[in-house]
Amino acid sequence: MDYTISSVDRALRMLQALSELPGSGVTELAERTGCTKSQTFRILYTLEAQGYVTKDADRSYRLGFQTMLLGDQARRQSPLIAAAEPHINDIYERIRQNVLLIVRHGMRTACVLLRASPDRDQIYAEFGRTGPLHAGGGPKVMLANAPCEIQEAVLTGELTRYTRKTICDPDTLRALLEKIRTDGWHLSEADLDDDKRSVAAPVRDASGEVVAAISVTAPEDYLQGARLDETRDLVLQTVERLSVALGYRGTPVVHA
Amino acid sequence: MDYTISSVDRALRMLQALSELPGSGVTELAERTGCTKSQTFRILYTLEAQGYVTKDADRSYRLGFQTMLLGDQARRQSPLIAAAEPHINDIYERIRQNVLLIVRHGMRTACVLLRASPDRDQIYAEFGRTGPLHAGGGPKVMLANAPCEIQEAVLTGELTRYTRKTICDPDTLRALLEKIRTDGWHLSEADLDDDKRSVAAPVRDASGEVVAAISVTAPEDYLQGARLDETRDLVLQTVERLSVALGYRGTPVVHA
DNA sequence: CCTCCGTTTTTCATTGTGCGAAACAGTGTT
DNA sequence: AACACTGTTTCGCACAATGAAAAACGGAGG
Repeated sequence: MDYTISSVDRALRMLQALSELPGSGVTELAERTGCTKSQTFRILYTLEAQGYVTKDADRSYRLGFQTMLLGDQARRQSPLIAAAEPHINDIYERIRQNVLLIVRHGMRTACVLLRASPDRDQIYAEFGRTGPLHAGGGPKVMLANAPCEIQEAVLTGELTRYTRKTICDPDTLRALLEKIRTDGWHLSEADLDDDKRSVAAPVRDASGEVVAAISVTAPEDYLQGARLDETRDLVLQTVERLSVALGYRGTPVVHA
Repeated sequence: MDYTISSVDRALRMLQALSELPGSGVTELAERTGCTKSQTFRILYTLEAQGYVTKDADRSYRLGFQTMLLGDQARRQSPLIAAAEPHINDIYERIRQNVLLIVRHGMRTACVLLRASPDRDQIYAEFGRTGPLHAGGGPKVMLANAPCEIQEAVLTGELTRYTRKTICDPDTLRALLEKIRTDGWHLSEADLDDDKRSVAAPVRDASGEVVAAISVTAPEDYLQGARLDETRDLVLQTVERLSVALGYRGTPVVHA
């Protein structure tokens, strides 16, 4: 049964639209969301009254401070993030490369925790940004362990090319996902960011389900030979410990 | 005229309630928000469908990743934060003490940007947390420059005591606010955190309205003598530069 | 300064959506 | 096994939300 309250649903989509098109006005947002102008106006009015959106002098709208504060609360409330933070810091202190905690959010990945390398190497992932499921170390680990419907949807959908090495062939990708599930870790090579490699492994919770991935993303010449092995071992030890901290008892759930 | 959509309004209050009472269930949230159980259930259902809230195995609700991601977008969209970040970093690099950017949000303050001192001294403010308007350096600067109705509401409302030195007398506070407006800066002494002082000054935007405060919060023995003067000058220079960057043309708006 | 055009705000009658109340189905507690 | 408690489901009614269209506003250009 569907208990969705349509006006609330629209309001949430409005926030989403606003996060993608900041600085737009009533008409533009109405078109974007498919709401009528009256609906749009009233939704924005309601959101503004509580500070979730802000109206500029030129009547363009942006997300407001309330949205930001709520987001910060959400971050604090996440048991996953709280549990992962020290582990992510540990890895970072040892190798001083980009360390990411990634979750799947619908058909995208989101980086929910990031310790960035000080050289500020440009990497695709950014704090709180979403990315694809089919490219990158963490993303492919999440995809390999996602419910079958999600995997199928991605494999049959468009596989956007990010670099020369992005895997855009469904069959190759399908085989790789199988390998990732078997190996329990994955090394991705410049398929999302040029000249970058990622070592990633899955984090499981008490139910055995994969809830996140930890990934170390570094220049290609760093993740090689002995350092690659060390990094892989470090990541594997860490996901193991973190999973246990989340209540995992060694009974993985495997999809597809 | 009031164009509020009541169901959307309730949904937003639900998110707010959830940020205050994470891990509660339908009944508890219904009581907290004053919504009926059906309303509460349906609102949570709608919020969950889009990932704004998450239902745990024990049917308790928490804010979800979508809320977090939206909050991160909101932070990126804020021209104030974007403009302030380098300035806050500058101050931090020079003095290595807590540097805060504070805004007023209704009857509270919120810390929207924070460079914390590495000694991890416990201070009241935390990233994305709200605080009172009548105690603390940044907060009092915001209160002094808030619309009269807000000032009156705070002065006639309860002035919570945080430390021995918190100013709880309305008349003393009123006089101090007047002084803060005249001086254009403020030194608060252990009225929110024991053994801590704050030097704070207001940031204005193109309209001349005070939109934020920059505050340096440090141990009492740091903010003394010559160092106090230096810090005050540094903060004053910085708010001046930031205000100009925001379009301020030297025409302050003064309330009360 | 005035005019025009696009956008936002307001109004109002109609209708379909969201609502309350109460029954039902789980969960775990005594 | 019975209970107490929370969460889920149903249903008809009322009024909140809606669409359409008019009014007000504001900025651009002459």
